[in-house]
Amino acid sequence: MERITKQGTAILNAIKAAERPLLAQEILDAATAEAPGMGIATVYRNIKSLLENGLIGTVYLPGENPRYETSHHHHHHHFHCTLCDKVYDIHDCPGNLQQLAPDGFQVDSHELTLYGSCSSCRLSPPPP
Amino acid sequence: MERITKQGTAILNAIKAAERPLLAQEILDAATAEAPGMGIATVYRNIKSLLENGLIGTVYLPGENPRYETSHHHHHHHFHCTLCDKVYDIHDCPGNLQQLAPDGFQVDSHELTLYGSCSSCRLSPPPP
DNA sequence: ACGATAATGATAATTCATTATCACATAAAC
DNA sequence: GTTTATGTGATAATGAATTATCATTATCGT
Repeated sequence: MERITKQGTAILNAIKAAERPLLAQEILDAATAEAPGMGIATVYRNIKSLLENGLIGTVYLPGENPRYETSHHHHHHHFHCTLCDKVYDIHDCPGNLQQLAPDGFQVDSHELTLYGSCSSCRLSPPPP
Repeated sequence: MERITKQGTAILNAIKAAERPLLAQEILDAATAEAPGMGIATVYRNIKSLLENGLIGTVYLPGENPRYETSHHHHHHHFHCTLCDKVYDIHDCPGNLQQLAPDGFQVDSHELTLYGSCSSCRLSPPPP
C-alpha cells in the first residue's frame, strides 16, 4: 500500500470519522459512501496495511468478530449497545483489579465490556 | 440425548470436574481419559444437548472460541492465564459500572476478563 | 436376550470470515 | 503522455470451527 487511492483514503477516513471500533463490513458500508463500488477484499487489504503501519488497532469483544479503530495509546474500554450493536469507546476505567483475583494469581491487565443502550437508542429505539 | 452413554457421562464429568470453562477440544481431551477413543463430533453433540437442557453455559472471551462450564446462576467473571491459557472463574466483581459510561448511556450488564499468571504458573512456569 | 432406535466414530460437508488469484484499472515516475 | 507496477474488483480458495451423514454400536424397554 504505497500508492494513494480513493478507496484507501475512504477507508481511513471512515475509520477516523467513526470514533468507535468498526467491523470490516461496517468499514465497507461507511467507505462506500465516499468511494462507490468498492469491494470487501479492498477493505481487508487496507485494514492489514493500516495495522502493519500502526495507524489502527484491533478490538476484540466477547463472541464478536474483530473491530478496528484508530490507534489510541491510552487504556480504554468499550460499550456495546444491545439495541443497535454499535460499540463505543469508554475512557473511564475501574482501575486496578488485582483485588478480584484469588491469592497467588497476578493480574497484569484486564478487558471490560459494558452492555446496555446507547444514548441515541434511548432517545429513539431502532426497530427490532 | 435421552440415553445414558459412557461418552456422555465422561463429557459431563469432565466439565464438572474442571470447575473452569473448557474449550471443546479441552473437553475432548479430558473426557477421553474416561472414555477412550471418543471423537470431537460426540463432544459437540453433547455440548449442544447440555446447553439445551441448561446444565452448562457458554463463556465467550475476547478473541477466543467459546468455552463451556456448568451453569452458575450467580454473576461472575474470568481470569485468563497468559502462560498456560487456562481460564478460571473469579467470583468477585467490581460492582455497578454505570458510572463509567457517558451521560445518556444505560449500563445493563458487563463482562470482565482479567489477564495475568495463575498461581500454578507462578510456582512453576510452563515451557514457552 | 431381543428388538427398536438413539448415540457414536469417522469423515464429508457446511459455514463464515478472511486471503489469494488474476485480469483490468490507475497511481506516479519518467 | 507513456510506462510500469501497484491497487482494485470479482470471485475462487483457504482455514478453522462446527454440523451433517451414515454405517455401526450400544442402550433400554419389553
